[in-house]
Amino acid sequence: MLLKQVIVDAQVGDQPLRKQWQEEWTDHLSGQTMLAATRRGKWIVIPLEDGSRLVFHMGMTGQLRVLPTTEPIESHTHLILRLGDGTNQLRFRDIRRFGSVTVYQSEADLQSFFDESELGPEPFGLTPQYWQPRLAATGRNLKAILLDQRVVAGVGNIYADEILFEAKLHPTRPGKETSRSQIQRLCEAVEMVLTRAIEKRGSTIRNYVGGSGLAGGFQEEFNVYGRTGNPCLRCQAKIQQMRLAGRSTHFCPRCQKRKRASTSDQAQR
DNA sequence: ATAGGCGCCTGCTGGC
DNA sequence: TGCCAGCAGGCGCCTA
Repeated sequence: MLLKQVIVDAQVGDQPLRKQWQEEWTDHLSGQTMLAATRRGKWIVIPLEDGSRLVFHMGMTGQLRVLPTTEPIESHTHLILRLGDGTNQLRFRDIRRFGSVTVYQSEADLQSFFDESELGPEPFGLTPQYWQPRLAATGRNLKAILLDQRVVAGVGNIYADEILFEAKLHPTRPGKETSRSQIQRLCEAVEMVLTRAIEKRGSTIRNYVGGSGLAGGFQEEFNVYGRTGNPCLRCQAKIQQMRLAGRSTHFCPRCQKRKRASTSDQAQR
């Protein structure tokens, strides 16, 4: 839908997002062709034909949608790009304004931004060899580690909880107390959960929709997130909730053991 | 250096 | 029935 589309012009809303819109971006975007839609961590990257990059972050409530020009403009719409097909617009809407829109002049500029924020690797194809030293080096708990975009890019609160359930690891377990077999499970769970979530087009809690307006479906497969007090689908124990790393954290007290691994099962130093 | 805590922002929910 | 505190969380910033 977006591929090879020309941006006719850009219309920007009044309310500020996380990153301030630069006036020159409005002119810059006019006439540019969007070459693709890619992703890096939680950032959506649209390369433009002159080498610049249009970059979105959805924050909590961001929606990036292609809609017919005739569709009424909803409240909290912050950017409208008229498209060259004459009938559609790319619209960015974000109720809570935790999201952002940025234009980088080149791929190198975008890379500099990622470098400065120390953005970690993509969550796919990581090996236990990647995880082991990073876990062994810190006493931080696994929940905080998974949420840290410097360690791995793209994991948010929902998926951190689901990953830890899948890996049968307690969210409060310190990174350095993670055994070799536990690291293996964590490694597999990250890839498993995120792959499945993408297949299901993400998670719709209240009203999230994807680019084509479809709701996600992964929320139907939640094992722990939002299931506080309900029976674990694996062992029937009551799912518990706690505050961790400043976020609500959901886990099964029976499937996700808190106790330290036996000495013989410790990660190698 | 590291980690914890807070504020931003809006809409929904539950308790009184 | 209406009101309002509490909660949801990605991330930048501040502090200890």
